[in-house]
Amino acid sequence: MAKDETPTSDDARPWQSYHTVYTNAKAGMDGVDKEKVQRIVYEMSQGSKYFENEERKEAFIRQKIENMRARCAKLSAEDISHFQMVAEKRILELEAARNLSRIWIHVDMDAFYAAVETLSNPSLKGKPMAVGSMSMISTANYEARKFGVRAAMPGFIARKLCPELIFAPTDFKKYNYYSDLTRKVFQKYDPNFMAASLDEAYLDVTEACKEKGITGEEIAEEIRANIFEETGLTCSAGVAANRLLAKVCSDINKPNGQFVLPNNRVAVMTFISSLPIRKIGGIGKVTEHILRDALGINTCEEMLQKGNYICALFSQSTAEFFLSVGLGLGGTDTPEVRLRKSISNERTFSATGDETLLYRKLEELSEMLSADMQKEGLCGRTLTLKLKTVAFELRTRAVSLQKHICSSEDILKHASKLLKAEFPISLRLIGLRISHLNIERDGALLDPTQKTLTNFFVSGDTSSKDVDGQRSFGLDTINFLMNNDNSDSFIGEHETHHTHSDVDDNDNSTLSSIAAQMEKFHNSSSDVTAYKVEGTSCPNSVTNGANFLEAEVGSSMGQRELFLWVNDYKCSLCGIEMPPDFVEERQEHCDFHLAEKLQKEESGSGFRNSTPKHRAEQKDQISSPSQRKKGRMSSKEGRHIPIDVFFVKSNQNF
DNA sequence: GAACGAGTTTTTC
DNA sequence: GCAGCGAAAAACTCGTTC
Repeated sequence: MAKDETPTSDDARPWQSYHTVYTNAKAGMDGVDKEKVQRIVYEMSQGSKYFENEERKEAFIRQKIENMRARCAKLSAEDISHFQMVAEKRILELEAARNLSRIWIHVDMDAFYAAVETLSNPSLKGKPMAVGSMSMISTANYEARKFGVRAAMPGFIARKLCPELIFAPTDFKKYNYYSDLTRKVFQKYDPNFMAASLDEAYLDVTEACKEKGITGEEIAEEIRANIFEETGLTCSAGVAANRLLAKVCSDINKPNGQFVLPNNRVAVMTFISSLPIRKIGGIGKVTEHILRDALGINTCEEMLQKGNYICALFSQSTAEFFLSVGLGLGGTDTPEVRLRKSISNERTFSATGDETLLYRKLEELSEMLSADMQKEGLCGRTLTLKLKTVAFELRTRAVSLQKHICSSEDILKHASKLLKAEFPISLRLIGLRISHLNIERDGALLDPTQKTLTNFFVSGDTSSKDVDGQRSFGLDTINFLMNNDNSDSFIGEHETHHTHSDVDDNDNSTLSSIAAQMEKFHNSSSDVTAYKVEGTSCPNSVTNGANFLEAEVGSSMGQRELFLWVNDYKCSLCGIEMPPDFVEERQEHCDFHLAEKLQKEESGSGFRNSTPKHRAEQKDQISSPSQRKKGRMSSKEGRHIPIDVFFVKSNQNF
């Protein structure tokens, strides 16, 4: 169809209603003929199974939107007035918490993968190129973006848009190398910088500015110059009072540029007022669609104007996020170390229903996942099988195990069971994910048989041993001991039960120190015996508890009950009597008290496993329920705002 | 009501 | 010449159990 024709409906230009992500404004795509891109994407997709599935998803979202509109229409004047008050109150509270004292920089490498490829192959310079394959593109350089080619676009569509497009295969070894170089630069300006991905990072340069006596703008220039010097690559930067704004700012003068948003309220509000909501990290295609079509919200400012409807329709946490966006608020703290929650892999292949072939795929994935886990020293307890059918429908099937696993044999064994239950099925993708991870901070592999507290309650199994086949003290044990400041008691070896939260803040030196103190205590004599389970030697022997107070491990010092076998016979905590030769029973009994204690701790103080620094941070975060929520959100820079919450109420109507 | 498991959805590059 | 749309992580829901 000629460009100057003026059709009157979607029937004439059906691609207009096909919502792809490819027309979303991205750096370097300002001059792109979006309609042309949309038409080509539509034409190449139309009639495919993928397309049909996209239409199904789209229809579902439209249904949700209709539902929300209906609910809006049903709101009485009283309701609207009520929610207006709720919104105003919340806005005032958020406003009161505004922090303009920090200077954050978001650094984003320009077309990173493509730039690295060009660096190693200068003949690519000036030519449209993309990193990826015919099925999917990871990133495209700026020459390619002029044609509408962009990340997450299938290669065959990209080639249609730009027949001259050169493809380079992904090479993560190279990208990691250059990423490390950039991180060394970041480190100089903020030792606690937050890496968002290989090519992005957030830096709190407040202190660096003070030390150097220069502005955020000057620091950003310095960082960018340093990165170029170290890598030969350009990057862009955004400077603002919080991470959310800094991220938006870094995109403004891309590539090889920067934008500074002054740390004052007027500047922030002016900046945010006309900003399209899609520019905000965490607001994606679906959220944009819903806010626009259900509430007529297109800009951040409108989040505030429609605050009453936002409060009426969305869950509290989502409403709060949207109102924060309207105020230009974002994370200003340096979040505590975030440990990963899951690890996964998935592979797409030519659709098949051949069971032997599918099992083989599963075997490959199990081996890959196991290798990845062992590289990072992870074990997990929940295995999730992800399947994508020939019709692009997604299914997940999960199983939670009694033990943590990491071997490919274990993964395959359980994954096979899950897959078997789905046969007959024709698939184009299989994925495996392990969650409920058991993480040790120094990266060493934990004993895969060590169990979580939950497992303990479920199974009562006490058979775990360390890699040397010896029983060992886990960090839960240490925490337990920390919490029992009992200089007179003697505590022997016992079963270990780990939960990842229990190990959060124990570093090597701390643990060594604790172990040394335990050793000392172990060597001191006592007339009572506790936790006598097996007579194997252990490097983490128990030491005098008095010194534990000095250790940098979180503990609730208020609780100092004694746990021991009085006269080697009677439990000091509950009075139950158990002869010394009831080894297994005593083990289970000890574990019960340990678990009970840990559970109390878990539900009680949040400071249990924190270093003093983290305790202080956590204290700030938990000062109110709303702040708790905010803290959690800020730790991710609001990057991920699941849409589920939109439907908290509306779901009930389906 | 808290905790947990299973499943789904969203976002990002 | 033809067909053809990824991978990883997290957050949140609902339902169940205790």
